[in-house]
Formats: sequence, C-alpha cells, structure tokens
Amino acid sequence: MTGQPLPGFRDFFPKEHSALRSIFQAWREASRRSGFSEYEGPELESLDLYKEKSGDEIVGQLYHFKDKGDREVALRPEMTPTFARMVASQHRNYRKPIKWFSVPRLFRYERPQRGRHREHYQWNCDVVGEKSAAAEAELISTLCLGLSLLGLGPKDVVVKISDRSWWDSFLAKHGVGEKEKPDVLRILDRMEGSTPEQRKEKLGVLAGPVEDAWEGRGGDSPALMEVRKGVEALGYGEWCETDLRVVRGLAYYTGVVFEVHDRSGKLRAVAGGGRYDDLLKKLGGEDLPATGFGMGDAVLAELLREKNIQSVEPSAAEIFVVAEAGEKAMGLALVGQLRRGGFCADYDPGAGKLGKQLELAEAKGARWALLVGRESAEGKFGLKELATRRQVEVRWSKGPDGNICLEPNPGEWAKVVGS
RNA sequence: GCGGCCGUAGUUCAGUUGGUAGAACUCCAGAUUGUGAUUCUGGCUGUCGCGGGUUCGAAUCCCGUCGGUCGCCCCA
Repeated sequence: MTGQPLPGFRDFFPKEHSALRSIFQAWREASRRSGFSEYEGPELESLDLYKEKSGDEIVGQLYHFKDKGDREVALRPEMTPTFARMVASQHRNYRKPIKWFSVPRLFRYERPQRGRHREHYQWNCDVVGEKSAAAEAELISTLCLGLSLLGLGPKDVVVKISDRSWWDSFLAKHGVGEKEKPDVLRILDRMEGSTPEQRKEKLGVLAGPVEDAWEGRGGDSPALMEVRKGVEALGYGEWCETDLRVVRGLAYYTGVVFEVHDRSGKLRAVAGGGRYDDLLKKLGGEDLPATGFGMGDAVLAELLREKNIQSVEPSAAEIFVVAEAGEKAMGLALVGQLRRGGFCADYDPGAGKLGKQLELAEAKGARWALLVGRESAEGKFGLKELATRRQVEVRWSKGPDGNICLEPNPGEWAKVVGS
C-alpha cells in the first residue's frame, strides 16, 4: 500500500479542496467581471513546443516521456506556449483586444519547496492586440480584484511595477551589449536583499547608476507612468508601487513587468507578468502585442493561511432527514423530493437510533434535521435547528401530483424557528 | 545538484543511559428499541519509512536509501 501521492503532488481532501475551490471562484469571478473569457488547452503537449520557446535546457525541468505513438510529449509547465498557439491559429476570428483567461494545472519536474510543488494551478490572464498601457492596467486591476475577492487588500500585498524597456535603454546607455544583457538582467533580478558591497562586486561600474535607479533617481519611464495612471483610474492606485528592482528572469519580456508580493516580503512572488510583444511572432505566430500574468495557487494559499483567511467549508447537506425505524420509507421519499426540489438533503443510511442519526446530522454540518416519527401519520414532522436545538412542528400533506407539501416550506424555516 | 532538521497507531505526538511500544484525539460498537454538544464502558489498527551493520538484544547507535520539510543552486 502506498499511502502518499508522488513527491511534489498533492491530495486535496474535502477541506483543502474547498479552499482551492474558493480560490478558483475568486479568479474566475474577477476575470469575468473584467471582461475576460475562459479557455482551456491540452494538459499534454509536444515537447518541441517548449523547446522552441525556452531552449533545450528546459527539458530537464519538464515531466516528459514518449507516448505509445513514439511522440516526445510533456505535461505543460506553463500556459503561454499553448495560449500562443491557440491565438496564432484563430486570432482572426476574434476582435482585438483578445482578453482570455485560464486556470490550468501545470507541472514541473523540480525539487519541491515551500510554495512550490511539482504540480500547481495557475491563473493566467492575457491581453493580445493592445499596444497601449490600458492592457497592463486591465491585467493589474483584474489581478487586484481577484485578490480582494479572497479578502486580501493593499495592506497585505503590493503590486511592484517596473519596465524592461527602461532597463534596456539604461543598459545601452552604460555600454552593455545585447549579448551580455540577459546575464546582467538576471543578476539584477536577484539582487534584492543583497548588500551594496555585493552589488558593487557583481555589477562593477554599473553599481552606482543601478543604485541611483533603485532610489528613484534614474529618470522616468513613460510606459510605467501610463500604466500607473490607468490602474489608478480603475481604483487600484494604492495597491501599486514603482519598483525598478523587478526585472523578471525571463528573457522574453519587452516592456512593463510587474510582480505581486506580500507586504512582509517573506514569501515568493504571488504573481508575476508583463509585456511580451515579440513572443507570439517568435513562436511562429502572428506579430501581435501581448501582455499577461500568472498567479499560482500554492503561494497564494500560503498567504491566505498566514493572514488567517479561511474559506468556510460548505456543509455536505443543508437538510438531514432523521427517520424512526418504522418511517424509513417516508424519510426516503422526503429526501428524494427535497433533492429534486433543489435542496441539499442527506440521511443516515444505517438509520440507527434517533440520537445516532442526529449526531451524524451535526457531524455532516447540516443546519436542519427533519424528524420523521409516528406523528407523520397525523400530518406532522419535527423540525429542528441543529445548532440552537430549537424544535418546531411542520405540517405536511399530499399534493395533487402525489408530492409531499411542507408547510411551511424549507425556504421559510429560518423565519419560523426565529433565529 | 548541495546542506540543515525530521520519518513511531487514522491524526498529533511520547518513548528515559540500547532490553521485543504508549498517550490523547478520531473512528467503530454499546449503556433495556423517540431527540445529538458533557459522561461511562468496550474494541480496531503499527513489519517504530525501507535496507544493511554493530550488539546477547536496536524505535533508540552507525551507514545507505526513500520520503517529508527548510535553505541554497536553478527557474516560473
């Protein structure tokens, strides 16, 4: 018996799954309210799709294998290549800007760590075909809306906004060639938390100007200002900060980039994204401007836990029918009818003593217990609110269609019991 | 790929200088067949992560391995 999932994979028991669902719900709700449409692609893609974008080194980090048709395939590590392919093939059928989102489950073969497993869900939002800063503003405000639906606010998280193109001209001005650029950007990407001495050692003559830039003396980025203006107008100005230290490791970003961090700075980035105007073309598609972000469930869940924001576990049943031994048939008839009527109804299949049934009702989290006893012959059931232990009587009668009519009906129970 | 800590019942853990394993909670069943938060009684489960070594004897010491966790490396 193997009692554990594979390394880096997670089981979601009802409680954890409930927390996961509430995250999904916030993501989807924020996306739809913001005018994004949901799409989905295959979990399994050809290995080449990822090699094209990231080079052969990526292969070591993928779950990949040969299928029975001898194709090299990989579980998707990210959504962007799939998204790019889908957009490239059909974009003429959609008015621009295309605003799509997805909540894919992604896989990476790497060492599991805090907030990073071998499998996770990631909220992806992308805008294609919009060159202006409005695209970034849309994405950032959608992202903030999503976080706020989960109970997080600007006191908990911060959207750090930066600009790759600003860094491009900065590096050009200081004589960094195209070839060294990626390396320098990578160094900058993880300079946070380093001491001025360490920076000096790694950056050499660049250390001074970089220091200035970080302190806000590096001059303005028009694109970044535009984005901030847009986000501000949409009502999320206080969530954002300009922070040129954010450069993002990925090579393909071309413009404004951003990351969401918890205010305490303890956790990994909750989300990250930016403009990738050349990527769609590079992946063999059309030359379309694009911006997007991704937000994983793992770090987010950790942040929610840290902030003590817990989703309420919905009970498995709203109404629990408790029947005396001689009234089982009536009990089942009620259960079936309540279910058809749109209520969540459950009962004790073992149907032991009433006390046991009530215990089960409470353990299952039901709000009401409908007690079917010998009074049912006189047209009466007991109705009990489990939490308050208050009990009243409800009347029932057979309707013309043979259905059991409850008086009052379940929608009015809360009023009748008076809690 | 590298390093720290950890791995004992379903769960959380205890286990003293090495002497063949315990508690709490959960779960199941009951306290004379109509009402559950307390109480009482009884019951279940462990190859003490796995493999090897030292020893008369290992949950305990040593090595390896797998898994977990945290931090690096790398990277979304």
